[in-house]
Amino acid sequence: MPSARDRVLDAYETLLVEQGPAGATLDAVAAAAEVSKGGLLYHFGSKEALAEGLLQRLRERSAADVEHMRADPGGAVAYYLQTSVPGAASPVGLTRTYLAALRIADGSATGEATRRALADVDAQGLAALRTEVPDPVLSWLVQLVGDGLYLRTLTGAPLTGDVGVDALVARLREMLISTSRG
Amino acid sequence: MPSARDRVLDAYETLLVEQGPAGATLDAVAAAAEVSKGGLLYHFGSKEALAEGLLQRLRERSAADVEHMRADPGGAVAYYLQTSVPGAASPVGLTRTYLAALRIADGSATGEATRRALADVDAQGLAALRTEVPDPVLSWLVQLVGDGLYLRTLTGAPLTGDVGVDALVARLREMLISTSRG
DNA sequence: GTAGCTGTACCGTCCGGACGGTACAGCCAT
DNA sequence: ATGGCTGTACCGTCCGGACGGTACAGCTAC
Repeated sequence: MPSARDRVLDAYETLLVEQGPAGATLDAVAAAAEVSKGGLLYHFGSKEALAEGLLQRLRERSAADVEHMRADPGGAVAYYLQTSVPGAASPVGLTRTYLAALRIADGSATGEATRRALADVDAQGLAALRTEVPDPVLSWLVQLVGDGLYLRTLTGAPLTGDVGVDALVARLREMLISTSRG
Repeated sequence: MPSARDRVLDAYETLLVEQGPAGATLDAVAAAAEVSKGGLLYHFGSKEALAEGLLQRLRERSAADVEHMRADPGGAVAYYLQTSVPGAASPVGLTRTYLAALRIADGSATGEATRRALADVDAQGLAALRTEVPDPVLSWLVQLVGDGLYLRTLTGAPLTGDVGVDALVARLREMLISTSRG
């Protein structure tokens, strides 16, 4: 059993992803984490502090994910795209945390901080991609494709058509090779 | 001055995009539309009916947008990507409505209907792209890039780096040509 | 005279947050 | 070794406020 604090963050993420901000009330989070409301507020003194805890986890996992990208034997591109596809979670759980944070990236004060944190994650990811794909246009393109896969996860829609991510990765790899040759 | 009904939907969209679902209260929507709360409830009998009105507008604008894609002299790909970039609204206002709908695509009952409507829009857009890009992998890739741009708009982040959408469209066009030749 | 609103007053519910209280583990001086 | 103190972890309850929604009495342009 993970610590209560981690269980609270897990439950917060789950509720944000599955029900949106409206469903992620303190009561609901506490119930899902099998913690009393008082216990939740012991760890996170307010809803804003809870969101800040999520952002902290996001930053930690982003740093860990970048390490995985650089170290992956299949390359950063394949790692990035494959961990962006719905259902396939990244080894450090970044995908889930990222999607949860997206749900609270609204116009509020915490939303502002959230958007900044998400922008940092994006920038770090792009930088990691550029070590494999130096061309700025191509690396950006790869990242946008991954982001598009994220968006599909956000809407909960299954992948369009019958084309898999593997085919996408393969095609992109061809492009990268032909570009580096040209 | 547009009709009160349209102004209400405009205000609803604006509040959803700029402040998220939490900011789009009936009171706030009525105030932003310069309509009394009673007047809002005259047109939309409940918050759910208001959301349904947004989805209806989404479907109408999606159909109109597909027409623009097919008719655009620059091609469907360029039209799709350029109307996906933050700031550049599509001529029929689909981008704004799409982003607003994304904000209410949560786990609720209306969220379910919203996700279905968004999936329909995506499917129609992909079908339109395929008239210009028959290759299923490539057309999907183009759509994912556009979706990635959408996501950037959602987080409110400026475009990463100093590479413009024009460069992206140009590069994609090269890929499409080289593929059709090969 | 009626469709299309405005404006106000109000209700029930739910949520965030504050608060007081409980259980218990560890530690340390005597 | 034990009594007392401290900090950690958590529980249960209550309150103020906001939100969705209802009801209704007007006004006014066509």
